[in-house]
Order: sequence, then C-alpha cells, then structure tokens
Amino acid sequence: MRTKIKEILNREDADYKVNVKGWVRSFRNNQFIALNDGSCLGNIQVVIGLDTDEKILKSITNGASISVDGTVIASQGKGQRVEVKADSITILGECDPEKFPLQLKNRPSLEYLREIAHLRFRTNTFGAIFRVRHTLAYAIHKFFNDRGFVYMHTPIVTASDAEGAGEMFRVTTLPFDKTPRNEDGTVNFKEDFFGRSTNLTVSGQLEAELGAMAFSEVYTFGPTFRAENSNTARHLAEFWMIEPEVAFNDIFDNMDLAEDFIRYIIGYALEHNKEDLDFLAQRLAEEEKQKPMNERSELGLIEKLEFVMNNKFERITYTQAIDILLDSPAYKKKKFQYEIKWGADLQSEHERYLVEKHFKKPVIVTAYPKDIKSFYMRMNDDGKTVAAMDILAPGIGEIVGGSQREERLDKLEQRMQEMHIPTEEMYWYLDTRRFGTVPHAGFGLGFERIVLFVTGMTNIRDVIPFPRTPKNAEF
RNA sequence: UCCUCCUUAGCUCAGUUGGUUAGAGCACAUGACUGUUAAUCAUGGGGUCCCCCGUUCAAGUCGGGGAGGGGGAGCCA
Repeated sequence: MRTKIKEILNREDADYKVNVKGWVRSFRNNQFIALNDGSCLGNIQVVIGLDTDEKILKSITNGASISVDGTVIASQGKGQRVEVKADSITILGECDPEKFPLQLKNRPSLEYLREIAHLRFRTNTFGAIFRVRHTLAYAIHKFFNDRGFVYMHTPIVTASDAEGAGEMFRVTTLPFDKTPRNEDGTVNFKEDFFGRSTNLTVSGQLEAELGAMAFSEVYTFGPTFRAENSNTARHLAEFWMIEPEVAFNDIFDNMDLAEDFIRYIIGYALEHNKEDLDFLAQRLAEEEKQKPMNERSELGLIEKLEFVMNNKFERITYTQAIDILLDSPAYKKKKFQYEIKWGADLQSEHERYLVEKHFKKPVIVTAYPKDIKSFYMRMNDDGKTVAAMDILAPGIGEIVGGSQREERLDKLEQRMQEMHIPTEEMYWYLDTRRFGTVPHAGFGLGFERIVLFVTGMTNIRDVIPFPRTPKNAEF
C-alpha cells in the first residue's frame, strides 16, 4: 500500500515501514534521491544503500519513476526532518536523461516550460499553481453549496449569440467543400447537425437566469469560448467562468455576494495551500528583485491576499471614477493616452490608476453609461446609466463583470430593439419576464484571472494546464 | 489586429567596428568521491547562429521579407 509523501512529511513520528512511489527530482552522490509524487510541494529524501545493483543505480535519473519500500527514519543529515531508508527499490519507468526536456537545475523559463506543457506539472512552480487552481475550484463549489446555490450545467453548444460577448467559434458538421447553399447563396444551416447555426458558448448567463427563476440561486462553473484575436497575458480562447445568478437580489446584494465570494476563496486557498502559496510568494519576490525600484509592488503575495481578505473593496460609481481621474495628478500631467470623458469606457490605464495608485485596493465601479454596457442590464432611474458593476483588481484589471438584470419586460424589449437584438429568437429569455418576473442579479468571474491573482503569476497561459490562444492549440 | 523588443549548444545567456577554427555556466557522458541538499572535482561529446532573399572580397553581426515568442494596447472575463 502506497503512502503519499504529503502524509509522511505531515506526520510527526518516525520509524515505520512505508512504500512510496513517485518521480525522481534529483539524485545526489549515488545515494540520495529527492522523490516527488505531486501530493505536495515537498520531496521526500530516499537514501539507498551503497550496495545497490548497478543496473538500478544507472536508471535512477531525473524524471524516472520509482517505487521504494523502506523505513521512515529521522534524517541523519541536515535539511529534512525524516527520510526513507530504502530496503528495496524498483524502477517503474526509465527516463533517458539525454532526451528528457525538463532540466530542473537550469531554472527553465516560463516561456520554455509553456512549450513542454505536458511535462511542466513536474516543476515546483507549476505543481504549486495547479494545486492552488484545484483548491480554488473546490472552494468555489463549497462556497455556493454552503449557501444553498444549485450548480447548473448550462450548454456548451448554443444557438444564441445574443449577448454579443465576443466572436464565437462555429460548431458544424457541414463539409467545407460543397457546403449546402440557399438560393441566395448563404449557407443552408437546415442541413447542419442541429438544423441551425450553432456556436460554442460565450457565457452561461442567459441560461443561468432561467434557472434562477426557479431555484432562486444558481451558479455555473464551466468552460467558455471566445474567438477574439486577443494576444495578451490576460485572455484565452478557452477559459473557465463562474456565473452566479440570484433571484430577488439587487445590485448591492450582488456586490456583497461578489465580495464575500472572492474573500472566501482566497481565504480557503490561504488555509489549505499555504505551503504552495509561500513557494509562489518567494518566487514572485525573487522576480520582483529583478525589477527597478519604482515598479516593485509594495506588498508580497501573502500580504496582498491577506489585505484583500481583511479590507472592504472600494465602491464608486462610474461618474465618481471619471471625476477622480479628471482630478488626478496623472491627468493634469497628461500621463493618460486615452481621453477621459463621461460616456467613454474606462481604459486599462484608467482602471490601473484607480486600483493601483488612487485606492490601492480592489475597486467596484457601478452605474455605467447604458451605451457601453449590455442590453440585459437594468436601467437606472436617471435613464442614462445601468445597474452594472465591474470589480477591478490590482495587477489584473477587470476580474468580475456583473449587473442587476432588467426584469421589466417593456424596458427590456425597448433596449433590445435599440441594440438590434432579435426579440423573436430570444422568446425563451423574454418568457422569464412574462411569467413571474422578479428582480435578480448576477456576475461573471473569469476563473483563470482569480488564479492569476492568487498565485501571483502574470501570464494567464501559466495558470491553465493547456492554454488555447490564437494560433496555439498544442496538446 | 496594432506598437515594441527578442530568436546563438538540451536549458539560461555572452559574442567588441562586418574579419581566422562561434564561447561560458548548467545539463548530459565517463571517471573520482561517498551524509548529499542547485553536492563537489577532473575529462569529454554536443551548433541549420530561426527561415528566405539581398549588400559585401567576407554576414551570428548590416538591409528587406517571413515564422515563432515576450511585453504593452484594443476587444473582454
């Protein structure tokens, strides 16, 4: 029976028999194996006898998988509390060191590791990142489950492109050559698998709203697809999104929920992945040292996470945000590239200023002008703004986008017409407003962006196992 | 998609004004050592200087085009 390395390292005693299995991280002095099984960041040191068979000795190379029967004893060397004194050792899978592309001692760059994403899990950094990613995913389900939310699976393949959240990937079984055409030359989707044009989902929100009209509180947590040609460290073509939707909530309840939610999952990761986060914090600190003084962040990773947990997010309206920006030293010194005026969307540089320079904490911006937001957002009484909210996080930018939804049928239909959204095709969505409509609100949170924030990583391609980006779908 | 920077050994990088046989550290191989902790020491093998075209007596180095990657921007989560 295999004992996990995490269990051995967590125990306080010694002098017991174990079997450990894992992958060799280093082999020193023909005697000391650093063995890792992914259960935790740390390795167990396996000490093998000087009489070990030559053939086995040759096969203990970096990356090889082995099984060891032995005894956990108090370490005779410094650097670890316990070690496994091997009685017998079996090579499970050899690893030719000349061909193995992962050389840990060379501190390979993140860019290089991205090219060997199938092997990068075996590094400390990516081991830590993906254990934290797992913990955050679990914490998300736990948060909502503990509050009585129903986890709702919204469709991956959808016919609706009404939200206009972005370019969509087409789903089809039609042949590229000899595509069936209508008389006017357009593609005849009646011949397609679903008998209509279909795409990969860009959001589960509209369907989640349908669920909220029955269960009161629901959430989705699934893959989402955007065919935007976005080449940034913050965008993926395939990413995971969390979208809670709550009946009877207004925009203020929505803000409270989002804030509680973010605090909870950060706290859960701090509590359950401290070792991994400490490692990532140290990694980040070393990276910061390379930067010039004025670009370094004031807080370390752990301090940043604790700060977010312990401080209320700043809440301002879009109009107040514009006033702050117009009144800022940066504006007066003409530091902003883009124009600041009421009615224009906030640019990255503006968001960064508000979050990183002015407030130095996460900021929730509400009441955006209706013309820069989606059709389903609830019109405020001023007739100019909608009940939208964006949460802006330091270093990441927009991490949450949400709103109170327009529950009044006439107002919703009016907005859809103004924005040229076909109301007939959306009958199922409008039915919620026809049959027992209630005020409700929800938001979307990009999972990889919160993983970025918690791990302190800076490129989104490093926090999803196999990133899908323009011109890149390896593995 | 736009701006900008980069691409030299398996990895990380140096390479002077365009000039002889392109270097280092690590990795790897062989040997030594055997309580190591990024082990150490000695020896050794390893190159399509991203690709194509051009300038030149001569190109890793200069020019043009292309590909891939990084950072920033737009779109957004």
